[in-house]
Amino acid sequence: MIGLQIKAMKKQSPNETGWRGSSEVWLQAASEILVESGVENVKIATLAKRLSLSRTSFYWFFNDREALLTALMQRWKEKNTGNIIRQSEAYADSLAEATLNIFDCWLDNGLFDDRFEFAIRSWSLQSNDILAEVHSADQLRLDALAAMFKRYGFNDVEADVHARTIYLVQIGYISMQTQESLEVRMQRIPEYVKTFTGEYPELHELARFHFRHGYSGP
Amino acid sequence: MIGLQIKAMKKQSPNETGWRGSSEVWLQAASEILVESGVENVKIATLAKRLSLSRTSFYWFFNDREALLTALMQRWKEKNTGNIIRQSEAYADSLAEATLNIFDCWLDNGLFDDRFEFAIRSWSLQSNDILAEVHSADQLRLDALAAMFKRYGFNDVEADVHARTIYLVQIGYISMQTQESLEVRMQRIPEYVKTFTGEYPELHELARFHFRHGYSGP
DNA sequence: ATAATTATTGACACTACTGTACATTTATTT
DNA sequence: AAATAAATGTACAGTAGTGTCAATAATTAT
Repeated sequence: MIGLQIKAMKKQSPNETGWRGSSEVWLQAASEILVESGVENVKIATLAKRLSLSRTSFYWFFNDREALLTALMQRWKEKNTGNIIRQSEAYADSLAEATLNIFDCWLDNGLFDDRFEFAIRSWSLQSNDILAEVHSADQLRLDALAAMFKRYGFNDVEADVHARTIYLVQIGYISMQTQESLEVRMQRIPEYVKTFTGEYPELHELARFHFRHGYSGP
Repeated sequence: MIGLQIKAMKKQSPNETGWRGSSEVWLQAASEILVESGVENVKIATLAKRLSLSRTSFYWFFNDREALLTALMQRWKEKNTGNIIRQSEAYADSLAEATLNIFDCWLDNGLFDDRFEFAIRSWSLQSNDILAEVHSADQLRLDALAAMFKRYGFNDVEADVHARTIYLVQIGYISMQTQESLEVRMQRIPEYVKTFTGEYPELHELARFHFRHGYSGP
């Protein structure tokens, strides 16, 4: 009985140990605040309050606030850019399907975290180090997308502009911080595919896309 | 001789008076800092230093920091949204030309200040009031653009998606904070027009566009 | 030239953070 | 159950910002 309880507690906390704090816990809280209200609100006092931990306890896990922010940046790099590139290289029978593979990122928070993305980009206004990271990520992503269009016969300028269009529309969306239902977003998908590639997706391609995202609309 | 000097001083300062400070001067400095490094760096001490004025002198013109930020917000509203709407309603012989009219905003800082735009959007992560203003501006702009596409025979969904594409690509650009030469940007223009509207611009339309922006390339 | 108005200033009090030192408590290992 | 390692908390010092006030100076009006 006691054993069971201990196991349950273990599962609740992200720690494997019985300690309440850990660098992961602080990092997670920091990440939440970052996304909700920007870096300047990632304050150790606020995190401590949220975690019901002592403020100074933070310093056992991180040297200082700066170290926490660095870890946060690292987290973003690992997640968002990698998946766009992977999706741009995924198997596809047509350009429309390849485009839908990219769209997966925008609909699946596990592949691409748009609020995190926005928070990082806002941060980049204040810090040249962050700005450099953002620029480097943009370049990697745009290159991967342009390569995709080239595989479907686009020339350099066409591939560049189409890569930019598909990417920037999404970055723009993120910057708008809109919250729209899956249905509303799904209704625009075919038209976006047409605009970005020149061709509408096939019905079966669309059906596969809907299925992946648990959408059962028209 | 003395009279001349006084006149010269008058011209230098945005004030008509002989005083060094004024609400405009503080607002201008605030606007510069906002654009360079974000709201959280709009600090009265920093502005004072930049203006070579005492920090406390600020309080003669504004009740508090909050009042300054409100004025800053007001400034943005007046500038950026108005001009997009105006450009969307400008005379055009074709959809391609209408699109180029919109592009004027992205190339002419007098019509649309992209760094200001980015700073405001970053700010909106920290403040729900600002977010509401941004959302309202986005809506107005998107509506104006959709209306433009409808005038050229697009149906509702098509106009909506095309309005979003043309607008969001630009918002995305702003979010990338890239600094590219006029030449590099001009080279992509025809391809963008094609992507956004389905048709390349006529040579004379492009020539007119180049002329407006002082570009004398190929 | 002088009074009235408008602007500018330094000294002060206050608040909200960051980070350090050290004692204490809690978990893990032996 | 003792020893050790990990984590926490209290108290303190420092810094950077906001905003108030009364004194003073510069400008403008009479």
